[in-house]
Amino acid sequence: MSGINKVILVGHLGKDPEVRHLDGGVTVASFPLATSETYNKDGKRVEQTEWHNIVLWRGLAEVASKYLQKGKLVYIEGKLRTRSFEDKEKVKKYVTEIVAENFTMLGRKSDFEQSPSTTLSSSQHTEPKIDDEFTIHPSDENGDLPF
Amino acid sequence: MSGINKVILVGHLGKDPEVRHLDGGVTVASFPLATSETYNKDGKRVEQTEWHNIVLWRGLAEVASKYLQKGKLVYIEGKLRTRSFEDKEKVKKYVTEIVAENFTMLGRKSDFEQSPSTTLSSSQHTEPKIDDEFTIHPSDENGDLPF
Amino acid sequence: MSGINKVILVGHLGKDPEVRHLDGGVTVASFPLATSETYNKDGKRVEQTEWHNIVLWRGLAEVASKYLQKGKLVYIEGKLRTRSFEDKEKVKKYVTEIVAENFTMLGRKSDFEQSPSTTLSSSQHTEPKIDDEFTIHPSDENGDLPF
Amino acid sequence: MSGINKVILVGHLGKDPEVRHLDGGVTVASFPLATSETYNKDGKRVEQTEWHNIVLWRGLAEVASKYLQKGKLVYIEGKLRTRSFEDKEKVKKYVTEIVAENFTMLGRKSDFEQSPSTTLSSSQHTEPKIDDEFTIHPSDENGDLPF
DNA sequence: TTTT
DNA sequence: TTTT
Repeated sequence: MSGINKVILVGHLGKDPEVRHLDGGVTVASFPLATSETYNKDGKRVEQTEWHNIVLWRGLAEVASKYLQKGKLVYIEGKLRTRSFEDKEKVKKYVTEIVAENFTMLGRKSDFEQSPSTTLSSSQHTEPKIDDEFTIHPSDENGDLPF
Repeated sequence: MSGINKVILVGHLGKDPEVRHLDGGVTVASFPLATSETYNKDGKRVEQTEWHNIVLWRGLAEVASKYLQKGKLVYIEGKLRTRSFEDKEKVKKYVTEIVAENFTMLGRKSDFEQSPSTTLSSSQHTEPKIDDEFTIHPSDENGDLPF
Repeated sequence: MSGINKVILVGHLGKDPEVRHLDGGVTVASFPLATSETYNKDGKRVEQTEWHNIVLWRGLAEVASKYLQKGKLVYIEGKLRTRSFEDKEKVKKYVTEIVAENFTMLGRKSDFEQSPSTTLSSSQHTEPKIDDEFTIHPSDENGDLPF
Repeated sequence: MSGINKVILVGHLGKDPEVRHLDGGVTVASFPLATSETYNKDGKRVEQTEWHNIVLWRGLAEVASKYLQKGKLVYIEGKLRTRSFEDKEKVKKYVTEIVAENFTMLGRKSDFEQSPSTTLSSSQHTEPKIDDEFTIHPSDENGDLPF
């Protein structure tokens, strides 16, 4: 049966997006995103940071690589996906990622100098242009990702 | 800085909740949840299922263990948390879980015979009673979970 | 600056979808959706129902009119929009609606006899077919709706 | 049956919060929130702003009145509620509001000088303190609001 | 006007 | 390991 698998994050990029071009010309970008939570433990302020593996495909990857950098604040919507892979010692490992479906840059305009403030979506039509609405359409999000 | 770390799932339990009582009397429940997505590939219908590790603490764990069973359809809201642990061979491993903050049972009443249809929350006050609003208050969600 | 405007509902249709064809051939569907909440007041079980005006455009409207009926349980994702209009006495009024961006039918298969269980989206490509993934692409969601 | 009624907004306050103290000592705060969306129409950049009526109760109202001001960027999670009321001419009118369940201040620290960056929730325990985790517990969100 |  |  159908179900819902939705993730909503607001956090800062831990690194610049890393871009790869797969065989067949598909672009994939990925970066770590930090979401922090502050709470009080025994009278002391404690900050707990959670790191998320964000993956973006095709047009969305291209826009991300252009406009997102380490430190930027971003809203990301996507879905959870757990993949298995073999490390260098041929040991099977699992990693859970957030496959982004759209993102919106938050924070002050000056933080995104070259870009308009806008929402980027993985499922729309026009090609990205500077100073325009970025609307992207990836047709295949099921390719294998070699990392 | 603060951030948002939110997960919204609707899916079916793959197993009955597994309940543990930690030292100090804290109750923890966990179960796998499946969210399925159906799409069309080369004219053929393909179903892709994603499995999520759901973890519930304290009162929420107790209500879950009472009312949720394998196969039930449930709405779950929570946050992502990636933990490291050592397996039997002392190899460090990582697992990403969804720490539930509240859940709502979906589907028909007969699917939850002994229970009222209701939303369960990890941050409210009264103790759960049958045929009543289930409102739970966990005071510590930062305990270590030995599994 | 950019922002986020997102609504997530799970509820039952209060009526069959009402479909309109605007000048220019645009299809619009709408229906009321009930989300109920049960709580305890002075020892008595109280149910509070909230009614939402759901609006769907173009392909999404067409799929909704085909597969959704009064009483069905559905997950809806969309955005809030408040419109003004004049009633018969020429008094200006406001109404807040949820413009659906995608929906997923929940509940048992038999509840959606003629349809596969699937997610319908307002921003994808193929045309809807029975027993296929329903993927819709509306290009204009800013038309005026005369009701 | 149970349902889900959830709203997620990221936007800027249009005004400072307006605070009222109801009979019985209940505090209510409200403010308009703008969420803007930018899209391209006929080659021109168009910005569309949606205004939302945000309502906060009790402790959450008090924290909001202390830390939120006109222009601030905030993440708000809540639920939709449509109320009827009579205007001065005794005409029955309807208004749809977002009853906040928690909020998180976004943007740079300097935007919230006197406050720590943190998430405020309508369903937790400790009283708000400066430089502490703000956790609030309202026990009644069903009071009538005279505005 | 839904559902349990 | 769920569900359809």
